[in-house]
Amino acid sequence: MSSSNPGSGSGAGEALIERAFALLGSFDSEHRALPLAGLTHRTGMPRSTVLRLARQLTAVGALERLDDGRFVIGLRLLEVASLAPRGHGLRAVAMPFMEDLFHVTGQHVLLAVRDNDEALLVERLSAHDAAPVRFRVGERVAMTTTGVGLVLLANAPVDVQERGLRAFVPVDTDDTLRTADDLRRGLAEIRRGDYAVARRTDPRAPRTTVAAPIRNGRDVVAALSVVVPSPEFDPAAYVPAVRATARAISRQLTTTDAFG
Amino acid sequence: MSSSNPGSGSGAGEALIERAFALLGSFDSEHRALPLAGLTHRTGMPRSTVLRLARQLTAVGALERLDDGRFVIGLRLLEVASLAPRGHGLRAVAMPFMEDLFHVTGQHVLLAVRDNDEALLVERLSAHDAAPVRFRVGERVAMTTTGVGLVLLANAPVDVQERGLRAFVPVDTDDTLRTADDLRRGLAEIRRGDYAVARRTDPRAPRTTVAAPIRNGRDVVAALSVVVPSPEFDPAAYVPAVRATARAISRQLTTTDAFG
DNA sequence: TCTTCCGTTCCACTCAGTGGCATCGACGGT
DNA sequence: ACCGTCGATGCCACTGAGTGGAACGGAAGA
Repeated sequence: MSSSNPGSGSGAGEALIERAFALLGSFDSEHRALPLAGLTHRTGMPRSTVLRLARQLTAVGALERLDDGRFVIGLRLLEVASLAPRGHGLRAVAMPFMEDLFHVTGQHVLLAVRDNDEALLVERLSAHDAAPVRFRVGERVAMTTTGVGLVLLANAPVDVQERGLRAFVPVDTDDTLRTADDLRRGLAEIRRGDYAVARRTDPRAPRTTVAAPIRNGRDVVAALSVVVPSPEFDPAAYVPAVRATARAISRQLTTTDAFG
Repeated sequence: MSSSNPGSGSGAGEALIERAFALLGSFDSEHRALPLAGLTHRTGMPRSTVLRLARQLTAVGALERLDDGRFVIGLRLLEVASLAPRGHGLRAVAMPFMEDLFHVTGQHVLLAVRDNDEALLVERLSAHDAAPVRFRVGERVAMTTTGVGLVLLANAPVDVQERGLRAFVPVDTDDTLRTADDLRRGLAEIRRGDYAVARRTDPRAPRTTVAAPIRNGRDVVAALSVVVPSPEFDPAAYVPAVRATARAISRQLTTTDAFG
């Protein structure tokens, strides 16, 4: 079946679980509340199917329904998701230390983990008067364009690194990483120094990120970073603080063990 | 649970979605990683069914599998859950203000919303040296035994309040709320003053909570609180700070509108 | 008023999901 | 080393849970 349809081919159904998560996945940060028609359009599934599915999801609390009939992601998912060891488990351990770092630097503090070939932002602390950051908690970000991403990529299995190098596309707001070879050298440098510095020369919001790895035993399980607007102090001044905090979290993590 | 299926005709299963969430729900804070057998036992479903379901959930990222074969909640759920307006949507707006309150008071800061007849903890800020708190982010807490719960209950629809009053069981670490009538008066008092103070005389960790409602327009959508160890200063000293912060969040919330 | 779009209900078909059974493998006790 | 136990996985005939096309009612808009 050629997928002339947006979404999935017609046919009699993918696995239900897959469909359910496709439905949940049709929400995004610009569409936190969707009417039935929106869900139908975004999933490419028949109306009746979407309605039935959405109702079942509502019944278990994965979705909630607003007064105007639109659907939104429900609290049940928050409840379940809070048990993810690599998500809130990690977060619970890291938060107090991130607080400290945030307090001392007054800059954005980010915590991210690797999920396959992408990084996923687990936590972000921001002052309301701080420079805006693009990234939302729960959002996926490319590994080659962020400080945390670079740290995670540098410490990822070789196959992930190779895919990352192969898929690398230079960003025009980054004048240090132009080629895949630059990236390769950069990753080696990050492994050697155990931290990363990424500069963005975006004229609207130039900023520099200092990132360091967080370990559970030997494995790098997350990355911590501070994002500072570039016309600020020398970013190098933040390196010790970020590294020290990352190591503190690592120690705590190794002793407590986030997994049951 | 009970051996095999209860005789009621449904030999072949509840709705699949229901089962999937029952499976996800069998994780809890003491069991963040479960082997197949654990899932089988906790759900009461047949082995093969659990395995198939768990695999499908793993395929979509709702679960992840550790090297030792155990299952854990996956990052995909965190990603989806972060779009819940009443969860991370609210959180995103409230966080900077909570940060401020946290820095000023140095005490636990809690953010909770009501979900039917319970309160659900959406965010918690804690210093590492602060007194331990029982409540985890994502956890459900009774409405009559916490500061945030009382605020939410006081501003809930009448039917919720009535169920709360009817189901009320006094806690022996609370010497101010002994009867349902105490509770009724307490709720009225909370509505009048627009804040709540709850004292716990637990000998091991006596503490006092100051809580205030957060509004989106007219509706109370959440509650904010500060938890202080009781041998501290007069809790009344925290009331203005908590109320002011709650109002600041309310204003921000009303102007930005957490829903898309 | 007429048209259009949306949410909803209904129903006969059928394939995805079911679960009992057999097999394989990993420990652990004697 | 041997055996016993338990947990994980593969297999497969059965069946009812899920499917989606069609039709209905109602609200918004022209």
